[in-house]
Amino acid sequence: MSAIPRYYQAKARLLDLLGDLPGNTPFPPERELADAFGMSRTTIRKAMNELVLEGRLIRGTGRQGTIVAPRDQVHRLSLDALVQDLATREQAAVRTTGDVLTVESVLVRGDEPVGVRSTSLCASRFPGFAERYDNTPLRRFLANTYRVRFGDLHLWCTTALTTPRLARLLDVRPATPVLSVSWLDLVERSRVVLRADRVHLALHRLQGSAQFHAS
Amino acid sequence: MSAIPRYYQAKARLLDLLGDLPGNTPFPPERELADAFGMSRTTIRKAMNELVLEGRLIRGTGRQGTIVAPRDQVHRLSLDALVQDLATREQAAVRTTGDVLTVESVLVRGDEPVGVRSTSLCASRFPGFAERYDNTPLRRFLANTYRVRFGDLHLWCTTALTTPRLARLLDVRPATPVLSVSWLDLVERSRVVLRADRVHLALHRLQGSAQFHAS
DNA sequence: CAGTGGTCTAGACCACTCT
DNA sequence: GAGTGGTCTAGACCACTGG
Repeated sequence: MSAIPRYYQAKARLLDLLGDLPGNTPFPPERELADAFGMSRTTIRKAMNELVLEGRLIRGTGRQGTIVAPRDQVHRLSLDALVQDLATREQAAVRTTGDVLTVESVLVRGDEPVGVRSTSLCASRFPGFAERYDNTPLRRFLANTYRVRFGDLHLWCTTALTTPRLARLLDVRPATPVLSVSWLDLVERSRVVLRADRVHLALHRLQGSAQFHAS
Repeated sequence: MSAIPRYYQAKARLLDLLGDLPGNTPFPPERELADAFGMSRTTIRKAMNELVLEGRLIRGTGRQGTIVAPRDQVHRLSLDALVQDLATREQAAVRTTGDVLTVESVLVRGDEPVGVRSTSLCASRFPGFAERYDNTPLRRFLANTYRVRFGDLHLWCTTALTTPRLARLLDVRPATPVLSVSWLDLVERSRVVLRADRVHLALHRLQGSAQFHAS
């Protein structure tokens, strides 16, 4: 079908309807929109789903219904803060399987989860970690407590879809696209999954010079 | 519904079925799977859609059907290459609206489009750009031809969904999640949209020191 | 209880591509 | 022509939430 799909026309109309509505405004129910647009609810939902993924709409359950997402919710999170673990976070979960020690913590902003950091370490290299770890920034803790040197850091960045488990932690629906930042050095293998509708990853560079190294 | 949705069960079975199938293997048609799993085609499609978004399956049109996506297709693209415009690219499209000059080029890898770079400039600052531009790396061209200094570079990174237009350029379906890298300096405002199933954004850093600056 | 979003079905038509 | 994926419909049931 090379013509414009109806769901995309619906999306355009919904965007128009969204206009400059202030955040948290109730949005018309799906059935009502389907009726008004003369389309099936399925088609309307397909259009609305994209708006939800784009962070324009927020769906609630039951009588809560759908509301307009507040704008300017997006926060710039620096890469350094991410790696150095400076972001606010909740209690970390530590578990060991074989010789792999996994530390998982939920990055929060206000009262909302915005990301999940998962770090894997060599368990035998860090005896008594689970008991000793005090929830302070992980890299600093490791450096101070175990005298490690991290070595070169390989960093990369991509997108992924949330697994049901991650979706629960991040309070989003399964298969929501997220920003995935991973790094690897001599000591740790880490991955941070970020809600792109809440945080952007900020990289700051001076004067166009080669401060980033080509890989 | 706190139980596991059927489409998610289907996805698990499809993942199992995918197993270690080599790339480009034909995948069973949707109707056949629906029949085999005792589910409707809609449900199967929902499961398959996620696998497509995750880059595990590739859909063709007509008799081509669905095939298993080849693995290790992902290429590491350095941020420097992106900004300095070192990546292979096709002919750039230049257009002017008002005082805004927009340069758009498709990043290719092999014969596949992997990204779209769109740069906005102040048109009056670059007289005769459209005629003079020779498709060489943009920043170098501007520096050499117009003697500009770019100043500090503000960079950030997030995810987005492809518009129908971008989807056409990237040869993906509309609303596919992509990696979006933007930067801003005294001269240009640029945005690169990358197919995350083809390229990852590589950031290389030495020795865990503060080479990235917190914003 | 009424209304919401989430899921699921069975069927339909279309554009496209291979044989 | 046969079979594929892409879209769309009309209807159904469920879990959940608010008045």
